[in-house]
Amino acid sequence: MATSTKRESLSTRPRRADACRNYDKLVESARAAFTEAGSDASLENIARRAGVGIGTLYRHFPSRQDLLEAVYVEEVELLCRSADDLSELPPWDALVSWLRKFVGYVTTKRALSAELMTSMGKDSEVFRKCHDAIWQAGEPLLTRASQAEVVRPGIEFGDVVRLVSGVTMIRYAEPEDIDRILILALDGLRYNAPAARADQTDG
Amino acid sequence: MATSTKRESLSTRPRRADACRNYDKLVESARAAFTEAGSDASLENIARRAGVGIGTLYRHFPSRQDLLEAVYVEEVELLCRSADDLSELPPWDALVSWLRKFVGYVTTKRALSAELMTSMGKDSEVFRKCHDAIWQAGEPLLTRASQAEVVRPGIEFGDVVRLVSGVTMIRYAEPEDIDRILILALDGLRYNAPAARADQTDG
DNA sequence: GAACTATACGGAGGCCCCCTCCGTTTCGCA
DNA sequence: TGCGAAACGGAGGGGGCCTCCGTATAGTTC
Repeated sequence: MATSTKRESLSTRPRRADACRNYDKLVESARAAFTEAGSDASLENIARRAGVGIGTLYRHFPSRQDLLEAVYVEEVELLCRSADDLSELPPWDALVSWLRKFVGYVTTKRALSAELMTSMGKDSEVFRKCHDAIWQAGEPLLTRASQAEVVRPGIEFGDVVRLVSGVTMIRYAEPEDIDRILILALDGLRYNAPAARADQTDG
Repeated sequence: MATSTKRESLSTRPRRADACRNYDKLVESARAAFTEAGSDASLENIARRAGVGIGTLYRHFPSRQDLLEAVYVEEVELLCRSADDLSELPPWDALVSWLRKFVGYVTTKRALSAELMTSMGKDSEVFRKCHDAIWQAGEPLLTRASQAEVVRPGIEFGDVVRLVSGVTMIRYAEPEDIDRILILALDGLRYNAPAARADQTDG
């Protein structure tokens, strides 16, 4: 897909030209493999697809974790950047719209993120980085909705993120089901909200 | 824990006495192993703990799936039976109370259920059986709440189950966080409900 | 209670995957 | 062009999954 050119944030980037090339080939193969086969994809297979030895894979990504993370982090960055385009929407719509994107991003990579979450500690640097990025992108949207009083007072952004994360993990549901359930859950935010007597855009 | 005596529902029960004993020992060991080590627990280890050979394990449970299912089904049955004790509570409280139990049951076995869900198809017999049992137990609770008008019209029980299932999958949250998030999500059910102007038991 | 057969047991072994280690190759600088 | 550091690659140890088949035993029949 994207010819991942820049890679600043984390994951010690190799210095030498051949190492850089292999690094990129590995991330690319891993993205493809995880998308196709879920997180079952074997590392040896990924290395083969990338045309490098298994030893090379392990030098760049000392554990399976590291490779999963490298693939995942890019997705999170994209998602977070997408929050910038929403300032023109009304507060509630902007919030819901971004959370919908959130669900969309994560559900397509569910297998990947599930494995990542399983083995990644909440103290890991990557987790913290993604966490922070998501807060920076999403928390202002909630604050705005809160100040517009379309959301009940006292709602924590952390709870919203976790609730929506939960929605992304739902199994055996079509996209339209997921969306309906998401809206149902988010209606909890505006139950008893000051401005909730007037109808908002009720999906 | 329980000395699982009866085992009617599914999972071809062995006929000979020694086979029955081994079957029970295996389920027992598996329950312990999955609880301790998550779904990482190796089958060979489980067989060792049960004091039987790996071949015996595989005869009773031809795949890892089957063993996971055997352990899991009992939990679901317990959960479903617990819905019977709630008829004295007000409709909303009864519904919430059971869904809380739901979350409690599943979160303690999250690793187990996550793996189960990952590999179990939604067409599998076990899935259908659990699904049906949960509907039979929970759907009347929603109907009752719906008729009492403490829940907005048009809410499907399937959506509620899936939403709550999503909540059980939330990571890195303390039990009290999970409970708060569950209530937040469930408030979505009574957003715009006819009787919602009057305060219900708000968490 | 002895003989017999269907049933169940157990673990060796093949396969694949994870990860490490180290001899070989390549880069890039002077 | 020569050289040292950096990177490569794959053999191999370890372990888990699952199968296969020779051995042991439960339960039935006389």
